[in-house]
Amino acid sequence: MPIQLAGKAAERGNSPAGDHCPVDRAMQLIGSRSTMLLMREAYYGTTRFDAFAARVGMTEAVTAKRLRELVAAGLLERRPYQEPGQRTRHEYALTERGLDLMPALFALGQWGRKHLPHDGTPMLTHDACGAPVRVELRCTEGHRPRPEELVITS
Amino acid sequence: MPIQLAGKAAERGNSPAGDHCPVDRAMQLIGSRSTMLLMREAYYGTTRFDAFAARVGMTEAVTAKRLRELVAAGLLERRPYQEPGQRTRHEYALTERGLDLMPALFALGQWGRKHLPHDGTPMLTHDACGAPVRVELRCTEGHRPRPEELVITS
DNA sequence: CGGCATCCTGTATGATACTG
DNA sequence: CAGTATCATACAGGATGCCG
Repeated sequence: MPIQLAGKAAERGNSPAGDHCPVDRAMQLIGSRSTMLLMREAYYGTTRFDAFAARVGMTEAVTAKRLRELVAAGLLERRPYQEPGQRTRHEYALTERGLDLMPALFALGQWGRKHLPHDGTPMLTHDACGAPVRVELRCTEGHRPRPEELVITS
Repeated sequence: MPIQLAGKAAERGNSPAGDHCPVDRAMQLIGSRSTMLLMREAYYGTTRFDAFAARVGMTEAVTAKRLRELVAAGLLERRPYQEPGQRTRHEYALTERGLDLMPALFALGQWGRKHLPHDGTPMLTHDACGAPVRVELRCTEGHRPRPEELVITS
């Protein structure tokens, strides 16, 4: 049974042909599968090139290209570091901009966990209270609006 | 300045090479730009083929293909309907599964709005109280964990 | 209006081999 | 370990034209 949002949306004007909405821009920049998986790994705590490539299961070529893009886009930062007695290495660390993407990625995972077949996969937990963490729509007054209560405003 | 999540993540085992995490599956199914934009339109209230194609600015061929995929994946439902005196038409209506994806798409838009250049774009509002709606991470106890308070558990 | 078929280009990704 | 280079395949998406 299909569901309708509050219908005020339909009254808005057309999107311009060349679509410049934030969703579109974001998808063009970071919307590839490999990019998303690399970000997932970054949230998991991965920082080194080899670990990214191995965990995501991508070739080094793709890994290198996407990591370069993510650094260029400011979601990751490439920093040299040196362990005592070792040669200089580089790590890829999350920036604030990269961290801000976490809800989007996590929301996607939340959807997949609910609607697609999957193996047992890790959950996010709030360490302070031990409760599971989810992504949700919430208005600044703290309410959780039902779909029918949402309106799109210009 | 880079940011680290709680480090317990790094202790987990490798992801299998063929990655079956929900994020990956979701990206493979609905991760294309055109798919996301079509879903955005569905949330805006668009239901007819022509409106989808025009608003997203895609060719009919791509629109048809993606809509077919979205129906097959259960995010949209294709239903015949008839206006008085008109021939039978079809509309594409959101299913619950499709509606569940809204936080993910909205979170992506929220990120884009904050971190990418964009024109003035519509906002989501909670009709009951008039307050703007955002996507956020929240634990089931109602807290909003800071990034350092998040741990990944198996 | 609501599509489908065909051709074409660009990108995403894998496989493999090589370098500092 | 951290990549680069090259080749090959698959899919995304635009352009165009046809159909009921």
